[in-house]
Amino acid sequence: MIDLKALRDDPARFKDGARKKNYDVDIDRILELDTLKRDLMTRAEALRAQQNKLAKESGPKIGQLMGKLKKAEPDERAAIEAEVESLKAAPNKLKNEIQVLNASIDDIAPELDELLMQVPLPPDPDVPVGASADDNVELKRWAPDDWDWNQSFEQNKGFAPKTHIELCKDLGLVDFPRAVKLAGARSYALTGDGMRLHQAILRYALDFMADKHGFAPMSVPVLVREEAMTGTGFFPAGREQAYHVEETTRGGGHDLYLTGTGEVGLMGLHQNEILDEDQLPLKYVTVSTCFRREAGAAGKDTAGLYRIHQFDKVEQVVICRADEQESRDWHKKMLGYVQELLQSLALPHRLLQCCTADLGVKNADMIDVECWMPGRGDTSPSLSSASSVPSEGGASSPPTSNASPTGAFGETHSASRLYDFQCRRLNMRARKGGEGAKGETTFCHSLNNTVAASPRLMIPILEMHQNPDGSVTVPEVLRGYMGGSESIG
RNA sequence: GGAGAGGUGGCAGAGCGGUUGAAUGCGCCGGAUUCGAAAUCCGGUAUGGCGGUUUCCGUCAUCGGGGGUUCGAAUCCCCCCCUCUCCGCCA
Repeated sequence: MIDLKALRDDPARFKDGARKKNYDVDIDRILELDTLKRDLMTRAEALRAQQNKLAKESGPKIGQLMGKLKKAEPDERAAIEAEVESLKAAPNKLKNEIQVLNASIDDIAPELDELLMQVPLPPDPDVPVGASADDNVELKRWAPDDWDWNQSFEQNKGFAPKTHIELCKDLGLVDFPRAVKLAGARSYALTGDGMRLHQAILRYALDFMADKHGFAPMSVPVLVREEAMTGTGFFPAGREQAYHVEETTRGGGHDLYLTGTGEVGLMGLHQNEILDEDQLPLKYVTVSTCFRREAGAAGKDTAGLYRIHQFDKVEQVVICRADEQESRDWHKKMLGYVQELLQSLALPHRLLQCCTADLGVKNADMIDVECWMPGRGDTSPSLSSASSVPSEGGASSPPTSNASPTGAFGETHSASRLYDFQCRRLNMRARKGGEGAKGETTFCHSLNNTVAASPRLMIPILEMHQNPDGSVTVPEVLRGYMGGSESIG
């Protein structure tokens, strides 16, 4: 939610922001409704003030008269009743006028609220303006010393890579067919070392943030109320992405939603709270199962572990003081942690500055991290087919052509800077001394970033660390979480 | 799942149709007293919206949330949410 006052003061800024983000919101209509609503409110309140004043004067009199009426002789009753009616007349008239005004307010309020929810947070001025994700800008790349970006996987490593799908099949890490039988498309079952690797990644990432960077480890609900989805900014725009759990037997108001990220649970924790400014920033890390309907992604990345309905994610969230510089500093730090983590896993990756069109409603700035995935991208004739090792099963590639994929970047992380957009919706404020203290409250700033999403992160780990013999070397930092195993297969 | 009790200011806790935004106590802040402290006494002590002559003033709303009855609602009615107790079930 944006600040309505800010919108009144500088509508051009919000119009410009919406345009850059490709959002179509009628801001002039908002201003029109807002003016109208305030005018109606002012008038209704003035009448209400009169009514309150009258009630204080005539109220006790009516009370006395009503008492009198009970004990009154029949011949006195008519006079008393008439007096009561005359006392009621003025406030009654006011009441009717107020009701008319309130009805008008009720008429326009829903439209205003709905429109207001749709106004995106303007992107920061330093975010590149773009029309689509194609206009995102690469900021930097990192790769281990033995990786040359100008060469293919095969040239770098001396053998043609298998895709993670082939590796999973050959090494018995994932059972796709049975999972699909049980749960439908985009499902998977992790088996054996696949499950171990998955858990190792999650636990390593959690410990990395908690022990090394002082984030408080949390476990939070993944089944939440609509309020939490709206508050965190995932509703109404992303409603079709979320699984809706109907509680038919309990009746209305009980329905719940499965969260698509731990961010919802972490941010929702402090909904409607006044935090102690001195206790900020709050730094949380959680590991949670994430549920996504992937509506609108039909036909995209249908095979493998890339785009799935259910996965686990270690997520970091920071709630800090409402200070732009502090927000910007945290954004950098949170990205830094991820780079450090990916370096420790020896995964080549790049930082991608998302352009305005790719930001979504709630972000002022968003930087994605993409890992190199040798098994993605177009398949092209193998550059040196002679040296390629045939897969043991032989089912991974057509026997007649030695095609191997070119490799491509695949998104593994996304770091968002939201300023007070989310905290405004969540009604999360801060002041010195917290809840009981005095003084001004301000909406906090919030930021979030992936630490590790698995199984997706298993893709670059498996593909980058595969060996000519079909085995996969386990990155050193994960070995302690896999009973010391140095390799899979 | 069944039965019952209850949600009031930072906390405890009254009020259960009429100058009640809310008694009283605790806490907190300021002052007096004191060499200082304790004790005591005095005063203050919610949030949000709107407007203004914008360190302040006016006004409206808020007693779990929403709706209703009424000239008037913390108080009566309806729906919802939450908490507690007992029973049942259960990892």
